[in-house]
Amino acid sequence: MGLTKTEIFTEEQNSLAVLLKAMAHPARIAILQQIIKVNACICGDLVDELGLAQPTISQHLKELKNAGLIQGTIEGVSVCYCINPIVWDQLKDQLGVFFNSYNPACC
Amino acid sequence: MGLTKTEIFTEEQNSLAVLLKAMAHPARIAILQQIIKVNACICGDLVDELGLAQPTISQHLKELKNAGLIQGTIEGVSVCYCINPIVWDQLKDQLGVFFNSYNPACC
DNA sequence: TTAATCCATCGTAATATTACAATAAATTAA
DNA sequence: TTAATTTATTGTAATATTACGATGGATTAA
Repeated sequence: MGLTKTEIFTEEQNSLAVLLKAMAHPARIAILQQIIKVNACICGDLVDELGLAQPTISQHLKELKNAGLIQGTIEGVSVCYCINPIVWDQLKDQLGVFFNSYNPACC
Repeated sequence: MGLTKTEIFTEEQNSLAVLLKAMAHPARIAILQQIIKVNACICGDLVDELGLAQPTISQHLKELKNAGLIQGTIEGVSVCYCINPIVWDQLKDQLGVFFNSYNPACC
């Protein structure tokens, strides 16, 4: 096995899981924080900032990009990675609804 | 490799990643939603509700419990799983801060 | 006690993830 | 053109995840 049974879950559950999974790694959290901090970021800076090899950073950036959380635009020799505001706000709202749907009562 | 370099990240980045990872699966999202919906839940109900085998549900419940998101109390023959309000609110606040730290400006 | 019920654990196969060296591709500088 | 710079891709080893059959442990019912 080792294969998530996507077909038995709702579209919403699957897409939320994809976005959360993209964020669920300390390196990718650090990357997002850094992009937010400098408000436009370049891969080389991340390699210096974090303690990971360049191919590893590039791979993490690719995963964040595939999930739609960030977008990259070529800027001469380097690439400028930024937050995708649409996806970011959608996820923020979706998580807000999710976390607020819990009303402590039992246990 | 295949081993996350935990030591190069902050405590906050690592713990947030652990909680997000616990949530980052459609089955576990569905489990949390179901627990919230019925406001106190039992594993057997989940096996009927979701389309996964009992050991698989049990394994997912264990991961949610290990992350601290839920807690289980024995209730006769069955086990009552509930949201852990402390961890839930902590994560909600942490995510709130994270998502609100982004101020759309560039790109 | 015996049977039934509920959940956890073990073992395992299939697949995914993480990290990095080596290398390629693309752009700019000389 | 050649060299330098920056990022992407490929290949690969180590480890983690997902799912489930089989089985075990604990509690309740007969």
